[in-house]
Amino acid sequence: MPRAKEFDEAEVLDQALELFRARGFKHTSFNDLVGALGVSRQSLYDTYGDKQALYHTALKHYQASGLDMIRRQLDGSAPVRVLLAGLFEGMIAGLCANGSPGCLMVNSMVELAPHDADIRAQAQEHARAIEDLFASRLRAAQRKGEIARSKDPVALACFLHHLMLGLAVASRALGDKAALRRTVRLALQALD
Amino acid sequence: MPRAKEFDEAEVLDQALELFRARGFKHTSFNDLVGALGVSRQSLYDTYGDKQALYHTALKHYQASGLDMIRRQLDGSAPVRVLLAGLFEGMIAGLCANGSPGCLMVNSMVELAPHDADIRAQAQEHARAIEDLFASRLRAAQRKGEIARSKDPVALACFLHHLMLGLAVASRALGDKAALRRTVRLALQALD
DNA sequence: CCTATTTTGGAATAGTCATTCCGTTATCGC
DNA sequence: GCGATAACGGAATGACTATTCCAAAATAGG
Repeated sequence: MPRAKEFDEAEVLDQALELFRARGFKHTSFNDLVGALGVSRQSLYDTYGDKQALYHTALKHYQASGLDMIRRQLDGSAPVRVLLAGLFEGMIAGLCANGSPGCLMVNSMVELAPHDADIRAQAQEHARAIEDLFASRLRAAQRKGEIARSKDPVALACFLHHLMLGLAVASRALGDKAALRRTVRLALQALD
Repeated sequence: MPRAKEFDEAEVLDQALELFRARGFKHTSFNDLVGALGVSRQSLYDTYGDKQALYHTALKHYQASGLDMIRRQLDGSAPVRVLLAGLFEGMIAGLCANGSPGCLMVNSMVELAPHDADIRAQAQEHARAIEDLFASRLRAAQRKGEIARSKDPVALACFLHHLMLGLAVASRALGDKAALRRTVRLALQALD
C-alpha cells in the first residue's frame, strides 16, 4: 500500500492560489511556489501537474467558491438592496485582504485572457453565471415590487458585474476601501 | 556630424506601447519588440534605455494623452450628461480597438502595481488627476443646475473613475461592446 | 575624400525559467 | 521484515530571458 500524502491537497492549493492572486502567473516562479508551500517540487508536479495546470485548478476552485458566495448572499430574505449591499461589502473585504491582492479572476482576465483561450472562455462563462444570478434575483425583486418594473434586469445585472470588475482593479492598485464603499452606494442607486 | 536617426522616435514608442498594451510587460520579450518595431536591438537600448524604461516611458505617454483626451471631452459646452456620454463612447471605442487590448494603465495596475512602486504611484496620481477633472466639471454642472446639488461631486467622480476601470477589464476579456454601452447608460443615472 | 557618429546584425554572456531525472528515505499494508 | 508506493532533495537539462559587446556598413558635414 502507498505511503499517505503528508500535506493537505486542498490547503496547499489554496496557498498556491493566494500566491498567484498576489503576484500573477508570470511573476510567480515555480521556485516561489516550492519555497512558499512547503511541498517539494516533485510532489507538486505529481499532485497538480505543471504550473499552468496548477493555476487552472486554482482558478476553477476560486471561481466555484466565489460563485457560491454570491449565491448564498443573494439567497437571503432581505430586500435586494440590502442583500446587494452586504454582498459588495463582503467582496470589498475579500479584495482588500492580505495587502489588496484583488480578484484572481479579474487578474487572470487582464494578464492571461488575451493569450489563453481556456481562461478567456472560463472568464466569459463566469461572467454569464454571475449575471444570471443577479438577473434572476432582480426579476424576483421586481415581482415583489422591491424595484421598478421599468428596469431591464439583464442590463442591471451586467452593470453590477462591471462594477465588480472595477472594484477589483481599484482595490489592487489604489487600496482606498472607503472610496470603494462610496462607489457601491452610488451604484446601487441604479436600482431606483 | 552624426548620421541622422532613421526611425521616428515617437512613432516607434507608440508601436511599443501597443505591443505592451496587448500582451503585457512580462509577456512581451525584447525579441518581440525588436521583431515588431523594425528597429535593431541596439538602437532600442540606445534610444529608450532598457525594457523597463521603455515601458515606463510608454505608460507616461499613454497617461498624458489619455488625460488630455478626457480634458478635451469635458471642456465642451454641452450639458455634463452629454459630455460624459460622449467621453465614455470614445473610451469604449479605444478600449475595443485592435482586438480589445484594454487600457494600458489598467493593465499596469493589475500586472505591475503590486511589485513596482513607481507604477503604483503613477496609477494613484493618475486616479487623482482623473477624479479631479470629473469633480470640477461636476461642480460646474451643479452651479449651472444641470445636476442636483445634493450629490457629492467627489464621490461621483470617484464612481465614474471606478466605472472606467471596470469597462477596461470587461473590454479586454469579454469584448461585448453593447454591454459596455448599456452599463454606461445605467451608470450615468447616478447623476440624477 | 575623410572623419565622426549611428545603425545594424550577430554573437557572447549570464541569469532565470519550467521541467525531468535519480537516488534516498519514509511509510503504509501484509 | 517485505514490497509497494510516495515524498523528498538535488542535480541536470534545455529553452528563453535581458543585456552587452563587437565589428561592419551607412551617412552626415567639413
